Amino acid sequence: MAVIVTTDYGAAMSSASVQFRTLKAFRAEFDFSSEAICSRILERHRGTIRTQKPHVAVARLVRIIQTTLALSNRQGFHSMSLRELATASGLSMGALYTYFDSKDTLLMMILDEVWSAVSATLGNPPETLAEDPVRRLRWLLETHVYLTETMQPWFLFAYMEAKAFPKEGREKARRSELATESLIADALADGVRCGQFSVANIELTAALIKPLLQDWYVKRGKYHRRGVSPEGYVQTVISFVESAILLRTTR
Amino acid sequence: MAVIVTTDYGAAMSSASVQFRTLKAFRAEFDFSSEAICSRILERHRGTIRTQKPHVAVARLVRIIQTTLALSNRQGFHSMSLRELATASGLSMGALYTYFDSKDTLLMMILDEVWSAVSATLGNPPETLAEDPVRRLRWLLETHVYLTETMQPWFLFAYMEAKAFPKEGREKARRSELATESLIADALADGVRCGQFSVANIELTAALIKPLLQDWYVKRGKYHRRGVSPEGYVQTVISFVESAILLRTTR
DNA sequence: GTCTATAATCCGATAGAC
DNA sequence: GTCTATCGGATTATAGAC
Repeated sequence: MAVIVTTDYGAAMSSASVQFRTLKAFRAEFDFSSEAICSRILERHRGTIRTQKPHVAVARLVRIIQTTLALSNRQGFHSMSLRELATASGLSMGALYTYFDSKDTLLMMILDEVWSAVSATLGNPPETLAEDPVRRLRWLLETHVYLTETMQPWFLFAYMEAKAFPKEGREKARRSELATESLIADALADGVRCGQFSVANIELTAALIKPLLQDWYVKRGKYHRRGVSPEGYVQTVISFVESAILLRTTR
Repeated sequence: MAVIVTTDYGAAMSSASVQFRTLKAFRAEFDFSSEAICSRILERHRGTIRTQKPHVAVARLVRIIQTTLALSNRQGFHSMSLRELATASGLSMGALYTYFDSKDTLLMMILDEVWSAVSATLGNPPETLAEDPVRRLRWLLETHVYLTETMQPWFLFAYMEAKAFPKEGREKARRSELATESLIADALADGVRCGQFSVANIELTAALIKPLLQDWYVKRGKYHRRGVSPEGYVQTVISFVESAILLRTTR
């Protein structure tokens, strides 16, 4: 007798599916608004930023960096001139230089916040998930999507400019990327140990899951145009991945 | 009684797996050597290339374009100066301008060949696969991997510089990308019609398969470092995808 | 056909007025 | 603190010698 086993991962997108955390819940837990990030930048670079009043400095930083991300993500950071940045952000060339001492410093200001955000979120999974690889993997995937949704221009910037980093930055980028893959690989390995996953090559599988997460912020327009919500994407990816690795039993 | 169904897609990487086409077979069918591509470039740009002897022109083009790809993929096309290109390729600034009339023309020379290669290969699936969606999907995935393996620097270049295209180029890039996704979506739709696939959202699934294919040439070092061969990657991706969408029966 | 030398422009960064 | 004006250097592209 033949037992039909459908792999209808799309079903996870229906209302009958498992309930995941929402983007709203993520944002209630973490504040990654431009203002919050830019005040962290101000703290980190108090030495080089010459403006004294914090609220003025933060407001200017928000304008400068939002404009930088917008222009760079359209044409590349290197081909964005500081003249363009000045006029588009409504400041003068001279004013820009009270917030950074070189174009490379502006680059690193942005990148440092991206890596810091990754380790602040993905690096701290709830302890309650330590013994539950399936839910920990789900938590990793959803947290990654929600984080990159909230800071989309920042992550796209880091992804596209990665190759042009001034050497020390390139090394940091590689380590950050490998750290994320390791977190995924650890969850996979734990799942195999618990008898919940069936994965032949753990490293390679983790390496394949990564581009699924990156596509959300790299090709964001593609999904936005098709009306895919962050929550919908999370469920699609989780179902796609689980259908490939979950050890299933039929009744 | 419980019937265990493992989704051991990694098994496809063992010697007992289905036999796919090899990279060698692909290269026997299509000639995408630098020389072959550059003679097509010469034909296409006879108007602007001032060198008369074809074999001299092709040899120079190969040097110019290979150097352009190497430098651009490390630091970005825009930040590669024509002086750098001249010294690295062993030509003078003036000599470069006998092969293109502006830096943007050099950009478009490369991009046109990438898109032309995509439609010449993926656009012509064997007729024998018209009625076999499963094998047609496999053919699409493996052909994509083998093509991008053969022209890796070209595809990486097109991927990274896509955002900076001089407007008309950006539109072509979008159309080429959508065309590839449509080919995948068509195979998925046919498979659903034949009762071989179970896919809830065909467009979204095709959109998710794309980054799996792109990762092969975008993050090539990652896989090379881990000793993954093109054939191994093909089998991994095919198994990963099929385990997610195949309607399976157990004995 | 290829080279050297140079034109015209634009870049990042700074000095000094206010 | 911000602006205007400007510096030295690098860029794309071209002209003219060979």
